[in-house]
Amino acid sequence: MAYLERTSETMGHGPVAARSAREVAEAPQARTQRHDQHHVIFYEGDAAERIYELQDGIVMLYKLLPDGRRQVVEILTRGMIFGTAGGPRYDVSAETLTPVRLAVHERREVDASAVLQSHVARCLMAQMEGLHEHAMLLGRKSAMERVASYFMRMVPNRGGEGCSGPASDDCDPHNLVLNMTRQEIADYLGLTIETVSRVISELKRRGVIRLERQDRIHVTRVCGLCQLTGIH
Amino acid sequence: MAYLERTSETMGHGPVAARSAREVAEAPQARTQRHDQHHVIFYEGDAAERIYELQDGIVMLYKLLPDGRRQVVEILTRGMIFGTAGGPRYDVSAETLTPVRLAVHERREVDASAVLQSHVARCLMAQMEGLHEHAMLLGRKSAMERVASYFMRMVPNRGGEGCSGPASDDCDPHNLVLNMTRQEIADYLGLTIETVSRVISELKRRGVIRLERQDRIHVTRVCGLCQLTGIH
DNA sequence: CGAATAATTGAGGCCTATCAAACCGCGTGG
DNA sequence: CCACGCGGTTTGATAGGCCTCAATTATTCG
Repeated sequence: MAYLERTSETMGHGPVAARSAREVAEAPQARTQRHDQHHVIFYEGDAAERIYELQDGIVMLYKLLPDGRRQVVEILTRGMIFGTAGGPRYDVSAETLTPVRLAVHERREVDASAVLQSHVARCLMAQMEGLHEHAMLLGRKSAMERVASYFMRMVPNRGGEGCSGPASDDCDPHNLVLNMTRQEIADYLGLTIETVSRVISELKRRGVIRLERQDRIHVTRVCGLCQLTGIH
Repeated sequence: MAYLERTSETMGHGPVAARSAREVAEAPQARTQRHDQHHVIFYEGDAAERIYELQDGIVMLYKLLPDGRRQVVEILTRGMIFGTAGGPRYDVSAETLTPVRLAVHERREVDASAVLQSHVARCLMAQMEGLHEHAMLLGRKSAMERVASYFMRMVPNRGGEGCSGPASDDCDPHNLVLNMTRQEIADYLGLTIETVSRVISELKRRGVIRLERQDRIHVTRVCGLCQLTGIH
């Protein structure tokens, strides 16, 4: 595949100067990259030479089957890490959903730095929980539960323990911006575009949400939505 | 996130060269545990005080919904790590599928050791690829493709690049031991017990596999099975 | 303002879940 | 030794949820 050429180097400063292990360990210097919306950072199958930390914006990771089926496996937000690989090649493609700012580390730089590896370990431990949660969603939840869970993900202080309970049905309403098309949402939730659309319409009909715009949702009844996620 | 503060503590020991998994597993601090089959190592919600490395045997990680729906999110084999947590509590339950031998590390021990964190980082990077693959399976594959993928997982040197291709339909046959009940398989693949059973029967009917026993499968046509995974 | 793209809605069918019954392997005990 | 019971598995009949295909409507952008 000729993917490598396409990997755009917006900050093309050329090869990083060699440094001693000591310098790297004490002051790992990350390059910074910026990208527009809908930019592919790397493709599945590319040589895994860099690890990225998302400083700002949203990135999605996805996999494709030969017949075109797509699964979005992770939605990344500020502070999360991607581009990690067990082998020599990326197992997913990475694409921006918004303009982003990235910290970029060469793979060998990470391999040589205990600080970076420690940071990577902590991030991955946290992100792995998200993947577990998502497996539950994909394997065991209904379409309604998936969409409700997806929306609740974006409500701050969601459900956890501090959930005031199902008593008052309209705890403070909340606005959210999706930053994803229906197709991307569908590919994330393991559904079709039509099913996502139908579920959203049903939520409107029930008075749980209101659409300000196609990608801007006003949650009128947060608790009502939370009840639909399947976790209660 | 309070991860960063903790990172600094790890530097007390200075930069450390990468070591083999074997060395790390045998680090002086590591206790060893043994458990029988069907033993729960920890439950979802327990305080996350230890990190485990599987030295021998098979462990499954699963999550439950309040109504009893279960999703097995990971099947772990020798060398893999579990018990990592982003927060103070485990997000999954861990149960043995066979007798196991474990290396056990106290959480604070890992937080204080650059060597351990480096090892954890490497393992998690590899394991994350498995989770991505599984998300694709759960979100986008048919029941037949799921079961075929599940079986192929256990065939050594499976599919990768060295797949001899669809030409010869009976490349060397192979035996596999499931170590899982139909219920566990179903919960892993996001299906019901009945669907798993029906698919297995269909594979028998097509002459792709033969059942030596309920949990011992002889794959008569490896390539034929591989064709059914959806990755070709 | 109108074309192109994205989203919604509708009709129908398929795949998998559900409910139910039969089957099997296996250990127990009469 | 074999009937018995039990858990797990298989098979069958049916239903339902989501997908597919198609048409309509909404939104975006030149």
